[in-house]
Amino acid sequence: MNPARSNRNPRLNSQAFFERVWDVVRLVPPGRVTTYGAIARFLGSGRSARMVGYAMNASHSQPDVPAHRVVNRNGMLSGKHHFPGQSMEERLEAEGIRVEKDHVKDFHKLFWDPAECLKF
DNA sequence: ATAGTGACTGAAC
DNA sequence: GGTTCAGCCACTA
Repeated sequence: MNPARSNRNPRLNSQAFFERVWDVVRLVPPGRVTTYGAIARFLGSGRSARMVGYAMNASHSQPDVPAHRVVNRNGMLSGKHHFPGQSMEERLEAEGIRVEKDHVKDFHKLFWDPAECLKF
């Protein structure tokens, strides 16, 4: 571990934050979507939505992280340019999610908040 | 160390 | 309804 990196943030080092983000994204059910901000809030860093996006960028090397189910708060596929091979909308459509003009159709209905998994 | 960048967001206009 | 602005914070140059 890089000591210069590990204690930069006294609340949570970035490596642990990334792994938590990946764990949350793994919980998103197929056919549903969530947002960067929702994940950030769930992890207690409500203002770190950008870091969630950054974690997605780093999720390439991680197994079983459905990064295509994470969109911005408007349901827009803001990360579509970061998917090599099968595109983001192809992956979404494959789960039955309709995509129109880079936006998830019925985004409000399909939105999944990570906090939902605490209800049970 | 400083400046610029970005898969973001909420408030302000 | 929009569009713009200012915080946000890890990363890179």
